[in-house]
Amino acid sequence: MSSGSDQQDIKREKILDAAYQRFLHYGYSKTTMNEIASDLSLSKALLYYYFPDKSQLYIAVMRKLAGEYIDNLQSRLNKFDNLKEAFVSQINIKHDFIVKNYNFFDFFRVNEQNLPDTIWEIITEIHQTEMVLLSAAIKIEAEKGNIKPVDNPGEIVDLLLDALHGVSVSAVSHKKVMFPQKEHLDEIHSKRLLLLDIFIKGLMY
Amino acid sequence: MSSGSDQQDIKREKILDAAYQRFLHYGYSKTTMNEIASDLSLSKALLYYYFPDKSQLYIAVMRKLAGEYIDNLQSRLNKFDNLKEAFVSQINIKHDFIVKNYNFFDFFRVNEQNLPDTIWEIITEIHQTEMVLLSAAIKIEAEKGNIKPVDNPGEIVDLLLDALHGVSVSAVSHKKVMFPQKEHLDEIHSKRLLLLDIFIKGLMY
DNA sequence: TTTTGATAATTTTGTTTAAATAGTCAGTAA
DNA sequence: TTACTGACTATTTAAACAAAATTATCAAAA
Repeated sequence: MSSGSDQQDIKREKILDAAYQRFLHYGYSKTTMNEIASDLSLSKALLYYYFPDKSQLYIAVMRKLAGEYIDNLQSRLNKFDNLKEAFVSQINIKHDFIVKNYNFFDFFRVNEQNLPDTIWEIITEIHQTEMVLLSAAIKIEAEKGNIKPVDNPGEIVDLLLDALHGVSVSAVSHKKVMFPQKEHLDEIHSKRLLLLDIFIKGLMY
Repeated sequence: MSSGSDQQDIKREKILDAAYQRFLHYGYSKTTMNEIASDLSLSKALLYYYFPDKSQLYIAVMRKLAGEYIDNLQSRLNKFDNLKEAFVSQINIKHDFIVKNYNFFDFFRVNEQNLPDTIWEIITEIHQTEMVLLSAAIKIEAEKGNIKPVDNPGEIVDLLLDALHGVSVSAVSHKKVMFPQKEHLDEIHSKRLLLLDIFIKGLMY
């Protein structure tokens, strides 16, 4: 898979870590390549030896975080006791992910309009993983007869994920945004759990 | 209430109509006060005799539209056969409202970040009307025993409205936005009806 | 192969100017 | 006194440019 040497991979990781810390604390645009380099006592030029440009570096960090998130989700949704528990796990894992990395995502707020395609691919990958895992959960529960039969589990999951996501975009509160404000995250989280509760009941007999 | 003469009110209305047409076809920033004035064969200065400034004129039109929307909603939700029908009405009326006035709202897209407080007040008024009417509907249905007892109808309506609104902000599709794109409105509309269907079932025995 | 200092290229920020548009006002007409 | 206007001023927008900050490259050294 990876074509470089072990040494190279180790250094690459170190750069990713340093970049992550900077991006997390100061955001994308307030982080300079020089700062990342000097955090590691390296020359800036070396960063360009390992990564083609700044945005690719950011994306590489993003990809790593997404991978961890996905692993997390898969191991947790590998088995579950009931449908609600499965969805609750998804909601919680995502909540923690957002809370932990909140400032890292300032890149999203800044570039709101046109995120690079690569970022969208990562978002899509996450979304598809969620779709696959949760659709499977619905299918299993439907087969067990724990909920009503479902024609198209994917459609239901898609709808629910949209609805859950929508809870963070309250139409009324001042200062809109694609991305929720940090202070609201916990409120959003509990609203989601309530929505899930009603939604799941709607799927049951 | 209104302090001007009838004549004044009539002219005011004419200005509002002309402004509405311009804003609807060309959007806020591509409409000049001169254009509105000459549509009516009046001097621009007269517009300032009736309205303090351009944004107040826009807001006055907005207020009028909101008033019509609210009247619409109230007369429709005055009585209903069952809970689902009530919510379907709300969804449909809002859908039509958005479709009809789509371009008028370009002001919202442009000023995305900081809409004037007055606009937020109008949005809030609409939201509160929806809350009151739909909460009442839930209360009535709960008392009739058609759905499970509900502690706090307002909370449920708020949640559902958020979720419905969220359907228009698909997290995955490229090109985010606070405001949905015109081509997606019908797809959003049917997703909402599906979400409503499941949600209502979740409220039933 | 990995690393760097020096340098080039690009982006961002700030400044100036001109044009377009918003907004004011003294005065006229009904 | 109320409704209205032409001529004026003030403000906003946009384009063009320069300076500063930052990204990105590259020839050469370790």
